[in-house]
Amino acid sequence: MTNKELADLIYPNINKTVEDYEKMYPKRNLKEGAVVSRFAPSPTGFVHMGSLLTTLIERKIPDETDGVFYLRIEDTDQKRSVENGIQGIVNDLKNFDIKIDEGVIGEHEQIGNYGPYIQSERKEIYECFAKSLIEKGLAYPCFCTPEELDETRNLQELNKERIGYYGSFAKCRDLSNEERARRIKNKEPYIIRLKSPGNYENKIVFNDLVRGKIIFPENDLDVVLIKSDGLPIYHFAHVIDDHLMRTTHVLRGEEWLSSVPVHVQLFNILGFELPKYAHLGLVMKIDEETGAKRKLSKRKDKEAAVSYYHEKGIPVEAVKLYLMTIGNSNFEEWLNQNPTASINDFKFSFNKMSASGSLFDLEKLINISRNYISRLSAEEVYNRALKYTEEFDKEFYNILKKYKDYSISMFNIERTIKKPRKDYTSFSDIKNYTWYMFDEFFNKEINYQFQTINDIEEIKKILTIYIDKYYNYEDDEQTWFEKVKELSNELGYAKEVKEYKENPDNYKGHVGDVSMVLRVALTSCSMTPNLYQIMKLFGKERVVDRFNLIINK
RNA sequence: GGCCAGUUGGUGAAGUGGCUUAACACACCGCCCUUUCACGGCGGCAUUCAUGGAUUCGAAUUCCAUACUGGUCACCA
Repeated sequence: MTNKELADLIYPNINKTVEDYEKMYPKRNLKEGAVVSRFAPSPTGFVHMGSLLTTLIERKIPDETDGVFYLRIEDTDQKRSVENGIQGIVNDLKNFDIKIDEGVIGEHEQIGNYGPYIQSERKEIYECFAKSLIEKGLAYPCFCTPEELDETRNLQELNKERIGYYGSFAKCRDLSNEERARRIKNKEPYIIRLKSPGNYENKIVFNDLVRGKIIFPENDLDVVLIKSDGLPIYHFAHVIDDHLMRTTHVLRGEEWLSSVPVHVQLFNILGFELPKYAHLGLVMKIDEETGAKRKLSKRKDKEAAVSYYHEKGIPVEAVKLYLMTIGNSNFEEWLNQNPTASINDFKFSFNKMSASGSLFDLEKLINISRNYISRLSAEEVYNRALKYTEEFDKEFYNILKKYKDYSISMFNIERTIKKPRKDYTSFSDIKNYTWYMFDEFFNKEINYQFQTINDIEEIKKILTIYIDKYYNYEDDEQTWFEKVKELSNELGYAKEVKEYKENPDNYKGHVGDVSMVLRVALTSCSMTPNLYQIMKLFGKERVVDRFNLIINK
């Protein structure tokens, strides 16, 4: 029985040839040096921080070279799929402003000429290539059961031999085609394996974009190509898809580095040109329980999913900025020199990429976020806070919406100066800093603590005299503060803190203590932005009203 | 265990044989500014680049060995 006959027996309905597919998916007509890259996740519903970093770069190089970035879904393992898992990924990319040129753009939507871009829809293509390998004697059906495979593995471990399906351990490798046909007709379950032409004693040289030259032993494992469910294993799908979709650059995590020999071999025997590879260091974290460094995990770490940042209201730009500081070591310095520039203006380079996995630093991300928000205009803060709260805090959303101009003025406090305030680390943080500015949230029950001056009669006296004698809404800031000083003086408090510190026995306290009474009476908080500006923002009536709440208590 | 990669302060890191008594940023700690907070300013925070050896007039930078960390060895990706 010939290999051709065997191939026909296994895949009787495959009529297309390898050449047909080559013609269907021709080399892309792009300018010299254009990069074609892709993001190829399983449809698990969410994007991991490490993947986002990879994706950022996968999007960036085509941007820099007039290339193409596409999204492919790798759903050859049913266990990894979740309902609407594709949409979740598409949404995450959309939230992070990562434009998809081609491929999957929705749960049931695809665009582009190199599709389908969902692997489960490409079954025939993989079968065609598998068939062609069988015909050439480079692949064969394997009837070993999982139990048998376990057995040989245990044996190999026991004898300290290299683990895997190779050489004499590859029991089905040298079956006759007649035997194979008989067992197939006998309905025995089987998978398709590569008949590896490699020799473990040989070395292959591989050039990685971030790691440089790496030398591996040649692959001699008869790896699985097609599983018993008829779908391909990652290695086979990767090689066929990235060739047919004409991918030029494959970026992926370091965990793939050890499968490179398999991939190189597959590209070779199929006669495909090897794409350029970049294996990125993993994003790590210190495990709280064990204290050991480990991969940031989707299951254990909430901060691993990029949707976490969307929900937290951390600006996507900040997340990207942070990721780029990990991605390219010279990025941060560049950003410091060009604080208002966009990531698009930065030129990415692989050799500025660190090969070692870096510990994820949420503190740093938050700092970047804080700085980013501080540079936004009051209108931008307002609009983005509105957008955020619309999705995650309806109550606050309605308030912001109701008091639009007021809110913008509020966001403008100490914002238009050269070194603006940096209160908010995220859009979810805003309410924590501003709630007392809204009567709807302000607590009229006065159960909060005053600071140094806490005798209620003294407080009432300060507020009463202030309203009656000193408070004038029209005052400019300097006059306003002069009056607070005069008020302090009248009641026996030092006009200057320094004076008080020099002769503490001469005074009841100092102007700061008096200001604090005004501050707390007005806001119920001891920490607020500039008090004068808050009073300006509130308007005379509300200032007096809030003071009266205490005076009349 | 085999194979592969990585190893510069608490963190991200610069550094490609002399300009390094190791840049910058985050965190931390002081001091200053200041009516609170935040901001800002100034200063501190690795005499040492995992360890040992070799090459060299000279090494964080080159070479070798060891150690440690991570990845991988599935009909998962």
